[in-house]
Amino acid sequence: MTTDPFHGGEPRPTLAEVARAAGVSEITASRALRGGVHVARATLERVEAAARALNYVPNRLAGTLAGGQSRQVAVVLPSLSNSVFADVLDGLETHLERASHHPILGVSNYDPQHEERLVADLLSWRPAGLVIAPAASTEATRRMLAGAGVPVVEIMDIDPAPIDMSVGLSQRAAGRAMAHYLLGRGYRRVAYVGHDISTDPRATTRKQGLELGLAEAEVALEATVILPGPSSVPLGREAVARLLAEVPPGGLAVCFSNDDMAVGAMFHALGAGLAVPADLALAGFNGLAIGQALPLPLTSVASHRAEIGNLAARALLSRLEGDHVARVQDVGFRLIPGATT
Amino acid sequence: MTTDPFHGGEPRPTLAEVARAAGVSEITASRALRGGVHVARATLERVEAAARALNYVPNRLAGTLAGGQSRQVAVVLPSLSNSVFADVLDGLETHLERASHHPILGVSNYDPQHEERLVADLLSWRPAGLVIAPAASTEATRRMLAGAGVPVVEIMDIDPAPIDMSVGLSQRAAGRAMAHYLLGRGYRRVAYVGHDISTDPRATTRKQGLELGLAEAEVALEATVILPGPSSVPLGREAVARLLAEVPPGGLAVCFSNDDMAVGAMFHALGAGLAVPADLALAGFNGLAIGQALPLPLTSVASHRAEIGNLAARALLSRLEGDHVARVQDVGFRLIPGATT
DNA sequence: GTGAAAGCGCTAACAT
DNA sequence: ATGTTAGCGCTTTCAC
Repeated sequence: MTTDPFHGGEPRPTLAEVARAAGVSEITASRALRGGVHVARATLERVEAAARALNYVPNRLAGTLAGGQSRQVAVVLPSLSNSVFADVLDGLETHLERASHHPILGVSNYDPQHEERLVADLLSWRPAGLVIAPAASTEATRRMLAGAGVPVVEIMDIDPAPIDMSVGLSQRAAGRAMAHYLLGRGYRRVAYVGHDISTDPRATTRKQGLELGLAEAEVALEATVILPGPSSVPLGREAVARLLAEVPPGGLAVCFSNDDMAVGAMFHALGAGLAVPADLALAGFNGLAIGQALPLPLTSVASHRAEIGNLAARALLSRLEGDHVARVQDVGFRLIPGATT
Repeated sequence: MTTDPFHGGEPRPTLAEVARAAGVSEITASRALRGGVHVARATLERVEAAARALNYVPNRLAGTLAGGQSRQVAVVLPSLSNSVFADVLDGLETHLERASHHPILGVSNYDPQHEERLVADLLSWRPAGLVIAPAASTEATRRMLAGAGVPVVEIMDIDPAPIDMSVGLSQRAAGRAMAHYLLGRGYRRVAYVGHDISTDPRATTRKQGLELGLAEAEVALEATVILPGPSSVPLGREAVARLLAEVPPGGLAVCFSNDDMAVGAMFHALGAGLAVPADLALAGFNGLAIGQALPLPLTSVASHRAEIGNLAARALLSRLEGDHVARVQDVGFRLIPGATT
């Protein structure tokens, strides 16, 4: 009969107990433990010793409620299975942590209603700020964000007007750049293959940019295959097989919604004995490591994901310091001409 | 001269204002907004209307401090660039959210000191519980976890004795199973290729299991190549190139620290014209989608990552409900015999 | 440099 | 079914 590990044991010591142990008032203990300005050297050391002895862990709920800035930052992402957002989160977390801030996470799964609930929930923790890679946000969500009373950073796409600040790249320009690149390489037959982008605003914008760029040379997409479900390597593999059942290869360039999908297509080509790029040219998006490690490096667009995370965190923290921060920060993109086109 | 979006505007309405607007006392408003047990139907509706009209968002810091259970769960992961942990986090978040709980995230980068700071920081938010995929944790970290006063779930490996609960698989058994499989396929020449596992306790344990299993047939690793840095596709590609500079191919089976590394090796083989598995047999770990989408499906060990996240969340939540929960939950693993061995 | 008083916004406990 | 009182653990005044 063992004690429940989390029910047994002493209750956590409070600041009052630390203060008593150190023979000072609560407020002096408080000051000592937060940098110790306006505290005598000797007092500071006594308080620190007492805290250590008691294994004191401050209660930040109380601290924040009493007037401090929260050191939590709400982060709302549409997905984690897409490594792009894992990278962004990684960059965010790293940078926040350096300032002793921590992300509270919500994943919307590209569902606007879900996102709305999430934002409301996370805001109830009174975070110091909020970072969001929006799904197709509802009006209510936008209102909450606008009235949040804390800095809000929208990330990934800088095309829409920001509610407060935005950090990312022009998804439209990225799509257009890919069109120009393919046209420049002489391709006139272009198809699009994607996951279900109806709920993914950035993939949608990229596709529009692509079609825009093609239209400037009076080229239209020859075919479009869109499969339901989140993007993945297997999905790309399946989708390109479907495409090739519709249109013949040979000087055909296929743009994918992202690199995962394109890598799947590459695997299909290897398995089906199709020559890349002669029979089938492939272009992805994001510039993931895996695409670059293929025997034929994948043509793609590098999207500086970690930098977006870093910059978003920095923008947020700077604003909290009272500094002026640009409303829109464009991290740009870089077209990676690979061997698959 | 615009107003700072997060400084301007009214201060957020409090429960007291909602109560006043609805013409009831604070506590009645509180009860109404939390399910409305012991509240008259009419009262409930008035309070709800007032809250909506005022755009009321409850302050959970205050709520939790006053006596509620926190609905935050601390999550400490060693990495996010490894998709395994992104999957676990995804599973965790999904399940926590269904119970209106949210993860506060910390990433340790496999650094024990960093992990220690992280645990202390996260605990100061008085989370309802903590989930951790441990790095090589320090004694101090273990003490903090043991004395946290809330449920703690250690995930991924169930071999070490849990501080409180653990959910995962036996990494040692998984390594051993791979050894037996390769021996069963007739391989007698086996090499190991990994990222720097000195800080990755689970990869280390898997390698031990592998060597253990091989030793049972009196086979020893013929070579070991370990490259610094986190595991990745490009790193695997480079590492296997180094290996082949040391030992000749031909009936050689190579075990990788995980699938990313193995996929890199596959790409190397494709580029170098090596026949897989005749010249070079490849085995990974985790059973990632990408390995299974290769033209030759990768031999690997499926590790049920999302399930680990789900189960960890469920274990935590059940414990919070007061239910009895098994200290150790083994989700097992499944050897995937691919075409690369 | 230190302390006393007041209160952050909410909920448990005990009324009624 | 509703209200009153008392605090959660801390920090912000304002005093000395």
